[in-house]
Amino acid sequence: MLRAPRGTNDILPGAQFRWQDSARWQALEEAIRRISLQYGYQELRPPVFEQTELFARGVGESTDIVQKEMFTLMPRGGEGEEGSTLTLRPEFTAGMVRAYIENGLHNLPQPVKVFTYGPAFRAERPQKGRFRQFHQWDVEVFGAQDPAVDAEVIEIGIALARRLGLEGLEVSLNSIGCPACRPAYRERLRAHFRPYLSELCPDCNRRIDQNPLRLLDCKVDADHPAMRTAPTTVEHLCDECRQHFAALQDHLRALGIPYRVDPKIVRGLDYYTKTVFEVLHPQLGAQSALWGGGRYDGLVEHLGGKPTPGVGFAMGMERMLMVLDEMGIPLPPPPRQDLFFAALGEAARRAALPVVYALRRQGLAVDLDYLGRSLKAQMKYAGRLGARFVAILGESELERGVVVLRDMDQGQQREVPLTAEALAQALAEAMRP
RNA sequence: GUGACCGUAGCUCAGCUGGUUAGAGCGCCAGGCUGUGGCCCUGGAGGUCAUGGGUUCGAAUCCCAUCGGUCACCCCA
Repeated sequence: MLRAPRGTNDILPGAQFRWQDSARWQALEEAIRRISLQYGYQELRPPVFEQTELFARGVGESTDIVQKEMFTLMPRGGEGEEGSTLTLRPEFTAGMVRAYIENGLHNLPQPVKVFTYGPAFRAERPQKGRFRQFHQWDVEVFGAQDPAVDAEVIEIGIALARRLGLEGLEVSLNSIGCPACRPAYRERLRAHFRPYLSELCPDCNRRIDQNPLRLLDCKVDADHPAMRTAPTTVEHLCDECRQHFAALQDHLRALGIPYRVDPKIVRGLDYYTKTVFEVLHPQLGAQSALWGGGRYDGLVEHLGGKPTPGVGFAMGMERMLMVLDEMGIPLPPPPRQDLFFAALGEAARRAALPVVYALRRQGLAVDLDYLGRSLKAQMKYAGRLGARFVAILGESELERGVVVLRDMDQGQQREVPLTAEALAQALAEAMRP
Protein backbone atom coordinates (compact mmCIF):
# COMPACT_ATOMS: atom_id res chain seq x y z
CA MET A 1 0.00 0.00 0.00
CA LEU A 2 1.11 3.54 -0.73
CA ARG A 3 1.64 5.47 2.44
CA ALA A 4 2.18 9.11 3.29
CA PRO A 5 5.92 9.85 3.33
CA ARG A 6 7.71 9.40 6.65
CA GLY A 7 7.31 12.33 8.97
CA THR A 8 4.25 13.78 7.21
CA ASN A 9 0.70 13.91 8.56
CA ASP A 10 -2.76 14.01 7.05
CA ILE A 11 -5.06 16.68 8.43
CA LEU A 12 -8.45 14.95 8.52
CA PRO A 13 -12.13 15.77 9.06
CA GLY A 14 -13.36 14.49 12.42
CA ALA A 15 -12.79 15.14 16.10
CA GLN A 16 -11.52 11.57 16.58
CA PHE A 17 -8.35 12.61 14.78
CA ARG A 18 -7.37 14.73 17.77
CA TRP A 19 -4.70 17.27 16.83
CA GLN A 20 -4.95 16.19 13.20
CA ASP A 21 -8.61 17.28 13.05
CA SER A 22 -8.87 19.82 10.25
CA ALA A 23 -11.49 21.77 12.23
CA ARG A 24 -8.89 22.35 14.95
CA TRP A 25 -6.36 23.49 12.36
CA GLN A 26 -8.88 25.93 10.96
CA ALA A 27 -9.54 27.30 14.43
CA LEU A 28 -5.81 27.76 15.09
CA GLU A 29 -5.26 29.38 11.69
CA GLU A 30 -8.16 31.72 12.31
CA ALA A 31 -6.77 32.67 15.72
CA ILE A 32 -3.36 33.30 14.14
CA ARG A 33 -4.79 35.54 11.41
CA ARG A 34 -6.90 37.51 13.85
CA ILE A 35 -4.23 38.19 16.43
CA SER A 36 -1.61 39.00 13.80
CA LEU A 37 -3.83 41.58 12.13
CA GLN A 38 -4.94 42.92 15.50
CA TYR A 39 -1.31 43.56 16.49
CA GLY A 40 -0.62 45.35 13.21
CA TYR A 41 1.05 42.55 11.24
CA GLN A 42 0.26 42.01 7.59
CA GLU A 43 0.52 38.76 5.71
CA LEU A 44 3.56 38.09 3.53
CA ARG A 45 3.56 34.71 1.84
CA PRO A 46 6.90 33.68 0.41
CA PRO A 47 7.19 30.55 -1.75
CA VAL A 48 7.60 27.18 -0.11
CA PHE A 49 10.93 26.63 -1.87
CA GLU A 50 13.82 29.00 -2.53
CA GLN A 51 17.26 28.85 -4.03
CA THR A 52 19.38 26.64 -1.84
CA GLU A 53 21.94 29.39 -1.45
CA LEU A 54 19.44 31.58 0.40
CA PHE A 55 19.22 29.09 3.23
CA ALA A 56 22.94 28.30 3.16
CA ARG A 57 23.75 31.97 3.66
CA GLY A 58 20.70 32.98 5.69
CA VAL A 59 20.51 30.13 8.16
CA GLY A 60 24.25 29.52 8.35
CA GLU A 61 26.59 27.01 6.72
CA SER A 62 27.62 25.57 10.07
CA THR A 63 24.10 24.77 11.27
CA ASP A 64 22.66 21.26 11.40
CA ILE A 65 19.75 22.48 9.32
CA VAL A 66 21.97 23.34 6.38
CA GLN A 67 24.48 20.58 6.83
CA LYS A 68 22.13 17.61 7.03
CA GLU A 69 18.44 18.51 7.19
CA MET A 70 17.54 20.25 3.94
CA PHE A 71 15.26 18.74 1.30
CA THR A 72 17.01 19.90 -1.84
CA LEU A 73 15.21 19.36 -5.13
CA MET A 74 16.87 17.84 -8.18
CA PRO A 75 16.18 20.24 -11.02
CA ARG A 76 14.26 18.43 -13.76
CA GLY A 77 15.17 15.03 -12.36
CA GLY A 78 18.81 15.35 -13.35
CA GLU A 79 21.90 15.27 -11.23
CA GLY A 80 24.49 17.97 -11.64
CA GLU A 81 23.47 21.53 -12.42
CA GLU A 82 25.50 22.58 -9.42
CA GLY A 83 24.92 25.86 -7.70
CA SER A 84 21.33 26.60 -8.65
CA THR A 85 19.34 23.93 -6.85
CA LEU A 86 16.11 24.64 -5.01
CA THR A 87 15.37 23.69 -1.42
CA LEU A 88 12.09 23.31 0.48
CA ARG A 89 12.15 25.92 3.21
CA PRO A 90 13.50 24.53 6.50
CA GLU A 91 12.42 27.72 8.29
CA PHE A 92 10.73 30.99 7.40
CA THR A 93 12.99 33.89 8.27
CA ALA A 94 15.38 33.62 5.32
CA GLY A 95 12.53 33.71 2.80
CA MET A 96 10.80 36.57 4.59
CA VAL A 97 14.02 38.58 4.55
CA ARG A 98 14.58 37.78 0.86
CA ALA A 99 11.07 38.94 0.03
CA TYR A 100 11.58 42.11 2.06
CA ILE A 101 14.73 42.97 0.14
CA GLU A 102 13.59 41.88 -3.32
CA ASN A 103 10.31 43.79 -3.19
CA GLY A 104 11.74 46.95 -1.69
CA LEU A 105 9.63 46.75 1.41
CA HIS A 106 11.89 49.30 3.09
CA ASN A 107 9.69 51.76 1.16
CA LEU A 108 6.67 50.69 3.22
CA PRO A 109 5.79 52.60 6.38
CA GLN A 110 8.34 51.60 9.00
CA PRO A 111 8.69 49.35 10.84
CA VAL A 112 7.47 46.58 8.52
CA LYS A 113 5.53 44.02 10.55
CA VAL A 114 4.69 40.81 8.70
CA PHE A 115 3.45 37.32 9.47
CA THR A 116 2.86 34.09 7.62
CA TYR A 117 2.03 30.48 8.38
CA GLY A 118 2.38 27.24 6.49
CA PRO A 119 4.53 24.17 5.99
CA ALA A 120 8.29 23.87 6.37
CA PHE A 121 10.50 20.84 5.80
CA ARG A 122 13.45 19.22 7.50
CA ALA A 123 14.92 15.78 6.78
CA GLU A 124 15.02 14.69 10.40
CA ARG A 125 14.09 11.42 12.03
CA PRO A 126 10.53 11.98 13.26
CA GLN A 127 9.48 11.68 16.87
CA LYS A 128 6.85 13.20 19.12
CA GLY A 129 6.43 16.86 18.15
CA ARG A 130 8.92 16.63 15.31
CA PHE A 131 8.06 15.98 11.71
CA ARG A 132 9.59 16.22 8.26
CA GLN A 133 6.76 18.42 7.12
CA PHE A 134 5.65 20.70 9.93
CA HIS A 135 3.79 23.98 10.16
CA GLN A 136 4.77 27.23 11.73
CA TRP A 137 3.29 30.61 12.48
CA ASP A 138 6.05 33.08 11.66
CA VAL A 139 6.21 36.72 12.77
CA GLU A 140 8.89 39.23 11.76
CA VAL A 141 9.51 42.93 12.37
CA PHE A 142 11.95 44.79 10.11
CA GLY A 143 13.43 48.22 10.74
CA ALA A 144 13.13 48.72 14.51
CA GLN A 145 15.89 48.25 17.06
CA ASP A 146 13.75 49.25 20.05
CA PRO A 147 13.69 46.48 22.70
CA ALA A 148 9.98 47.18 23.07
CA VAL A 149 9.60 45.36 19.76
CA ASP A 150 11.43 42.32 21.14
CA ALA A 151 8.92 42.42 23.97
CA GLU A 152 6.02 42.70 21.52
CA VAL A 153 6.97 39.60 19.54
CA ILE A 154 7.33 37.66 22.78
CA GLU A 155 4.00 38.96 24.01
CA ILE A 156 2.01 38.22 20.85
CA GLY A 157 2.81 34.52 21.14
CA ILE A 158 1.82 34.48 24.81
CA ALA A 159 -1.35 36.36 23.91
CA LEU A 160 -2.32 33.77 21.31
CA ALA A 161 -1.71 30.91 23.72
CA ARG A 162 -3.72 32.67 26.41
CA ARG A 163 -6.55 33.37 24.00
CA LEU A 164 -6.71 29.68 23.18
CA GLY A 165 -6.79 28.88 26.89
CA LEU A 166 -3.28 27.48 27.31
CA GLU A 167 -1.57 28.02 30.66
CA GLY A 168 1.72 26.90 32.11
CA LEU A 169 4.11 28.36 29.55
CA GLU A 170 7.73 28.96 30.50
CA VAL A 171 9.63 31.79 28.83
CA SER A 172 13.41 31.49 28.65
CA LEU A 173 15.46 34.47 27.62
CA ASN A 174 19.06 35.27 26.84
CA SER A 175 21.19 37.81 25.01
CA ILE A 176 24.04 36.59 22.85
CA GLY A 177 25.53 39.99 22.03
CA CYS A 178 26.36 41.62 18.73
CA PRO A 179 29.33 41.99 16.38
CA ALA A 180 30.77 44.51 18.81
CA CYS A 181 30.91 42.26 21.84
CA ARG A 182 30.56 38.70 20.62
CA PRO A 183 34.04 38.20 19.09
CA ALA A 184 35.75 39.00 22.37
CA TYR A 185 33.34 36.76 24.25
CA ARG A 186 33.85 33.99 21.75
CA GLU A 187 37.57 34.09 22.36
CA ARG A 188 37.04 33.98 26.09
CA LEU A 189 34.88 30.88 25.64
CA ARG A 190 37.54 29.21 23.51
CA ALA A 191 40.22 30.03 26.07
CA HIS A 192 38.01 28.69 28.82
CA PHE A 193 37.29 25.35 27.17
CA ARG A 194 40.57 24.70 25.38
CA PRO A 195 42.29 23.07 28.41
CA TYR A 196 39.44 20.55 28.67
CA LEU A 197 39.13 19.62 25.01
CA SER A 198 40.29 16.06 25.50
CA GLU A 199 37.51 15.53 28.05
CA LEU A 200 34.73 16.97 25.87
CA CYS A 201 32.63 15.25 23.24
CA PRO A 202 33.63 15.17 19.56
CA ASP A 203 30.90 17.65 18.65
CA CYS A 204 32.23 20.15 21.14
CA ASN A 205 35.71 19.70 19.74
CA ARG A 206 34.37 20.62 16.35
CA ARG A 207 32.22 23.47 17.67
CA ILE A 208 35.02 25.22 19.49
CA ASP A 209 36.34 26.44 16.15
CA GLN A 210 33.15 26.84 14.16
CA ASN A 211 30.65 28.15 16.69
CA PRO A 212 31.90 28.09 20.28
CA LEU A 213 28.60 29.45 21.62
CA ARG A 214 27.05 26.07 20.80
CA LEU A 215 29.30 24.47 23.40
CA LEU A 216 27.03 25.98 26.02
CA ASP A 217 23.94 24.02 25.06
CA CYS A 218 25.74 20.71 24.56
CA LYS A 219 23.72 18.03 26.34
CA VAL A 220 26.53 15.47 26.38
CA ASP A 221 28.91 17.62 28.39
CA ALA A 222 26.28 19.45 30.41
CA ASP A 223 27.65 18.07 33.64
CA HIS A 224 31.30 18.78 32.93
CA PRO A 225 32.83 21.12 35.56
CA ALA A 226 34.00 23.48 32.82
CA MET A 227 30.35 24.09 31.89
CA ARG A 228 29.45 25.42 35.28
CA THR A 229 32.38 27.80 35.37
CA ALA A 230 32.01 28.91 31.76
CA PRO A 231 31.72 32.65 31.20
CA THR A 232 28.17 33.63 30.24
CA THR A 233 27.12 35.85 27.38
CA VAL A 234 25.25 38.29 29.57
CA GLU A 235 28.40 39.02 31.60
CA HIS A 236 30.26 40.07 28.46
CA LEU A 237 27.77 42.26 26.62
CA CYS A 238 28.80 45.64 25.31
CA ASP A 239 27.02 48.68 26.75
CA GLU A 240 24.48 48.80 23.96
CA CYS A 241 23.58 45.12 24.24
CA ARG A 242 23.44 45.28 28.01
CA GLN A 243 21.09 48.24 27.92
CA HIS A 244 18.95 46.56 25.28
CA PHE A 245 18.67 43.40 27.37
CA ALA A 246 17.83 45.36 30.52
CA ALA A 247 15.19 47.39 28.71
CA LEU A 248 13.61 44.23 27.28
CA GLN A 249 13.34 42.77 30.76
CA ASP A 250 11.76 45.99 32.02
CA HIS A 251 9.16 45.70 29.29
CA LEU A 252 8.42 42.08 30.08
CA ARG A 253 7.97 42.87 33.74
CA ALA A 254 5.70 45.76 32.84
CA LEU A 255 3.65 43.38 30.66
CA GLY A 256 3.43 40.89 33.50
CA ILE A 257 5.17 38.12 31.57
CA PRO A 258 7.16 35.84 33.85
CA TYR A 259 10.48 34.74 32.37
CA ARG A 260 13.84 33.45 33.40
CA VAL A 261 17.24 34.29 32.00
CA ASP A 262 18.89 31.12 30.74
CA PRO A 263 22.52 31.63 29.67
CA LYS A 264 22.42 28.24 27.98
CA ILE A 265 20.03 29.13 25.21
CA VAL A 266 22.04 30.24 22.22
CA ARG A 267 19.83 28.89 19.39
CA GLY A 268 20.92 26.82 16.47
CA LEU A 269 20.69 29.43 13.75
CA ASP A 270 23.68 31.63 13.02
CA TYR A 271 21.90 34.89 12.37
CA TYR A 272 20.76 35.84 15.86
CA THR A 273 22.04 38.92 17.69
CA LYS A 274 21.16 40.28 21.11
CA THR A 275 17.82 38.75 22.11
CA VAL A 276 17.14 35.02 21.87
CA PHE A 277 14.20 33.29 23.52
CA GLU A 278 12.17 30.11 23.63
CA VAL A 279 8.81 29.30 25.10
CA LEU A 280 8.31 25.81 26.49
CA HIS A 281 5.44 23.72 27.74
CA PRO A 282 6.34 20.79 30.00
CA GLN A 283 3.48 18.63 28.70
CA LEU A 284 5.11 18.16 25.33
CA GLY A 285 7.82 15.56 25.98
CA ALA A 286 11.32 15.81 24.64
CA GLN A 287 10.46 18.47 22.07
CA SER A 288 9.10 20.89 24.62
CA ALA A 289 9.73 24.15 22.74
CA LEU A 290 6.46 25.51 21.40
CA TRP A 291 8.13 28.45 19.80
CA GLY A 292 11.40 30.32 19.69
CA GLY A 293 12.98 33.32 18.08
CA GLY A 294 15.13 36.34 18.53
CA ARG A 295 16.75 39.38 17.01
CA TYR A 296 18.81 39.30 13.81
CA ASP A 297 20.14 42.79 13.22
CA GLY A 298 22.76 41.73 10.66
CA LEU A 299 20.75 39.33 8.50
CA VAL A 300 19.12 41.72 6.03
CA GLU A 301 22.47 43.28 5.19
CA HIS A 302 24.11 39.85 5.07
CA LEU A 303 21.59 38.79 2.41
CA GLY A 304 22.23 41.88 0.30
CA GLY A 305 19.82 44.46 1.69
CA LYS A 306 20.45 47.74 3.39
CA PRO A 307 21.43 47.46 7.06
CA THR A 308 18.10 46.76 8.76
CA PRO A 309 17.41 45.43 12.23
CA GLY A 310 14.97 42.55 12.56
CA VAL A 311 13.30 40.45 15.23
CA GLY A 312 10.83 37.59 15.05
CA PHE A 313 9.85 34.06 16.04
CA ALA A 314 8.30 30.86 14.71
CA MET A 315 5.70 28.80 16.55
CA GLY A 316 5.22 25.07 15.88
CA MET A 317 1.56 24.59 14.99
CA GLU A 318 1.59 20.80 15.44
CA ARG A 319 3.16 21.26 18.84
CA MET A 320 0.60 23.88 19.81
CA LEU A 321 -2.29 21.63 18.74
CA MET A 322 -0.77 18.63 20.51
CA VAL A 323 -0.46 20.51 23.80
CA LEU A 324 -3.99 21.87 23.50
CA ASP A 325 -5.25 18.35 22.86
CA GLU A 326 -3.31 16.81 25.74
CA MET A 327 -4.51 19.53 28.08
CA GLY A 328 -8.09 18.84 26.95
CA ILE A 329 -8.56 22.42 25.77
CA PRO A 330 -11.41 22.78 23.24
CA LEU A 331 -11.21 25.08 20.22
CA PRO A 332 -14.11 26.98 18.66
CA PRO A 333 -16.10 24.48 16.58
CA PRO A 334 -16.72 25.17 12.89
CA PRO A 335 -20.14 26.53 11.92
CA ARG A 336 -22.76 23.78 11.72
CA GLN A 337 -24.97 22.94 8.76
CA ASP A 338 -28.09 25.06 8.84
CA LEU A 339 -30.36 22.60 7.07
CA PHE A 340 -30.42 19.03 5.84
CA PHE A 341 -33.00 18.41 3.15
CA ALA A 342 -34.44 14.90 3.45
CA ALA A 343 -36.29 14.14 0.22
CA LEU A 344 -38.01 10.77 -0.07
CA GLY A 345 -38.09 9.32 -3.55
CA GLU A 346 -37.16 10.58 -6.97
CA ALA A 347 -40.05 13.03 -7.44
CA ALA A 348 -39.46 14.64 -4.09
CA ARG A 349 -35.76 15.01 -4.76
CA ARG A 350 -36.42 16.64 -8.12
CA ALA A 351 -38.62 19.16 -6.35
CA ALA A 352 -36.10 19.64 -3.56
CA LEU A 353 -33.02 20.36 -5.63
CA PRO A 354 -33.98 23.86 -6.85
CA VAL A 355 -34.89 24.84 -3.30
CA VAL A 356 -31.60 23.46 -1.93
CA TYR A 357 -29.57 25.41 -4.47
CA ALA A 358 -31.58 28.58 -3.98
CA LEU A 359 -30.90 28.41 -0.23
CA ARG A 360 -27.22 27.77 -0.87
CA ARG A 361 -27.05 30.81 -3.14
CA GLN A 362 -28.42 32.81 -0.24
CA GLY A 363 -25.42 31.66 1.79
CA LEU A 364 -27.10 29.03 3.95
CA ALA A 365 -25.24 25.78 4.68
CA VAL A 366 -27.57 23.17 3.21
CA ASP A 367 -26.93 19.53 2.33
CA LEU A 368 -28.96 16.58 1.11
CA ASP A 369 -28.83 12.81 0.60
CA TYR A 370 -27.42 11.32 -2.58
CA LEU A 371 -27.71 7.66 -1.65
CA GLY A 372 -31.51 7.28 -1.89
CA ARG A 373 -31.71 6.31 1.75
CA SER A 374 -34.66 5.84 4.07
CA LEU A 375 -35.94 8.77 6.12
CA LYS A 376 -34.52 7.16 9.23
CA ALA A 377 -31.09 6.87 7.67
CA GLN A 378 -31.23 10.45 6.44
CA MET A 379 -32.24 11.67 9.89
CA LYS A 380 -29.37 9.80 11.42
CA TYR A 381 -26.98 11.24 8.86
CA ALA A 382 -28.28 14.76 9.50
CA GLY A 383 -27.78 14.21 13.20
CA ARG A 384 -24.18 13.14 12.65
CA LEU A 385 -23.56 16.20 10.53
CA GLY A 386 -24.86 18.35 13.33
CA ALA A 387 -27.48 19.97 11.10
CA ARG A 388 -29.63 22.50 12.95
CA PHE A 389 -32.80 21.71 10.96
CA VAL A 390 -34.09 18.98 8.71
CA ALA A 391 -36.66 19.62 5.98
CA ILE A 392 -38.67 16.49 5.24
CA LEU A 393 -40.30 16.17 1.86
CA GLY A 394 -42.33 13.02 1.17
CA GLU A 395 -45.28 12.19 -1.07
CA SER A 396 -47.99 13.84 0.98
CA GLU A 397 -45.97 17.04 1.48
CA LEU A 398 -45.13 17.16 -2.21
CA GLU A 399 -48.83 16.96 -3.10
CA ARG A 400 -49.63 19.83 -0.79
CA GLY A 401 -46.54 21.92 -1.65
CA VAL A 402 -45.11 21.96 1.88
CA VAL A 403 -42.20 20.51 3.86
CA VAL A 404 -41.98 19.41 7.46
CA LEU A 405 -39.32 21.54 9.12
CA ARG A 406 -37.81 19.81 12.14
CA ASP A 407 -35.69 21.58 14.73
CA MET A 408 -33.07 18.97 15.61
CA ASP A 409 -32.14 20.64 18.89
CA GLN A 410 -35.68 21.21 20.17
CA GLY A 411 -37.24 18.13 18.63
CA GLN A 412 -40.20 20.21 17.38
CA GLN A 413 -41.49 20.40 13.85
CA ARG A 414 -44.03 22.29 11.74
CA GLU A 415 -45.05 22.63 8.13
CA VAL A 416 -43.64 25.33 5.87
CA PRO A 417 -44.42 26.07 2.21
CA LEU A 418 -42.00 24.36 -0.20
CA THR A 419 -40.16 27.48 -1.35
CA ALA A 420 -36.69 28.79 -0.65
CA GLU A 421 -38.17 32.06 0.59
CA ALA A 422 -40.47 30.41 3.12
CA LEU A 423 -37.73 28.08 4.37
CA ALA A 424 -35.18 30.86 4.66
CA GLN A 425 -37.65 32.96 6.60
CA ALA A 426 -38.60 30.08 8.88
CA LEU A 427 -34.92 29.35 9.62
CA ALA A 428 -34.19 33.02 10.32
CA GLU A 429 -37.13 33.20 12.75
CA ALA A 430 -36.19 30.00 14.53
CA MET A 431 -32.54 30.95 14.91
CA ARG A 432 -33.29 34.40 16.26
CA PRO A 433 -32.82 34.05 20.03
C1' G B 1 22.97 9.19 11.51
C1' U B 2 22.53 6.06 16.57
C1' G B 3 19.51 3.28 20.16
C1' A B 4 15.13 0.96 22.45
C1' C B 5 10.27 -0.79 21.90
C1' C B 6 6.22 -2.21 18.67
C1' G B 7 3.41 -4.14 13.80
C1' U B 8 -3.83 -8.81 14.41
C1' A B 9 -10.59 -5.27 10.76
C1' G B 10 -11.15 2.06 9.26
C1' C B 11 -9.85 2.98 14.95
C1' U B 12 -8.57 0.90 20.09
C1' C B 13 -7.22 -3.84 21.33
C1' A B 14 -7.94 -9.52 22.96
C1' G B 15 -5.98 -14.15 21.10
C1' C B 16 -2.82 -18.41 27.70
C1' U B 17 3.24 -21.97 27.58
C1' G B 18 2.28 -23.29 18.92
C1' G B 19 -3.48 -27.02 18.04
C1' U B 20 -9.72 -26.92 13.76
C1' U B 21 -13.54 -22.16 10.08
C1' A B 22 -9.01 -15.35 13.91
C1' G B 23 -12.50 -12.42 18.11
C1' A B 24 -14.52 -7.93 20.95
C1' G B 25 -15.74 -2.73 21.48
C1' C B 26 -16.18 1.66 18.59
C1' G B 27 -17.17 3.25 13.60
C1' C B 28 -19.75 2.06 8.77
C1' C B 29 -24.33 -0.21 6.28
C1' A B 30 -29.19 -2.31 6.97
C1' G B 31 -33.35 -3.88 9.90
C1' G B 32 -36.46 -3.68 14.56
C1' C B 33 -40.06 1.51 13.84
C1' U B 34 -43.24 -0.27 5.58
C1' G B 35 -42.24 8.49 7.22
C1' U B 36 -38.57 10.90 11.97
C1' G B 37 -31.75 11.55 14.56
C1' G B 38 -29.41 10.93 19.64
C1' C B 39 -30.66 5.58 23.70
C1' C B 40 -31.49 0.30 23.06
C1' C B 41 -31.70 -4.56 20.33
C1' U B 42 -30.57 -7.71 15.87
C1' G B 43 -27.93 -8.67 11.53
C1' G B 44 -24.24 -7.51 7.62
C1' A B 45 -19.88 -5.84 5.23
C1' G B 46 -14.80 -5.40 6.44
C1' G B 47 -8.63 -9.17 7.94
C1' U B 48 -2.63 -11.63 2.31
C1' C B 49 -2.62 -11.70 11.34
C1' A B 50 3.27 -5.79 7.91
C1' U B 51 6.35 -8.66 4.10
C1' G B 52 9.71 -12.72 2.93
C1' G B 53 12.11 -16.95 4.61
C1' G B 54 13.00 -20.74 8.47
C1' U B 55 11.68 -24.45 12.61
C1' U B 56 7.40 -27.88 13.13
C1' C B 57 2.66 -32.97 11.70
C1' G B 58 0.71 -27.93 12.56
C1' A B 59 2.74 -20.76 13.19
C1' A B 60 -1.11 -14.70 14.46
C1' U B 61 1.92 -17.32 18.40
C1' C B 62 8.90 -19.56 18.08
C1' C B 63 13.63 -17.88 15.07
C1' C B 64 16.01 -14.68 11.20
C1' A B 65 15.81 -10.81 7.67
C1' U B 66 13.36 -6.77 5.35
C1' C B 67 9.85 -2.88 5.45
C1' G B 68 6.93 0.32 8.43
C1' G B 69 5.62 2.82 13.06
C1' U B 70 6.56 4.93 17.95
C1' C B 71 9.71 7.02 21.54
C1' A B 72 14.51 8.75 22.79
C1' C B 73 19.63 10.69 21.43
C1' C B 74 21.56 14.62 18.16
C1' C B 75 19.18 19.05 16.88
C1' C B 76 15.06 21.97 16.72
C1' A B 77 9.14 24.54 15.89
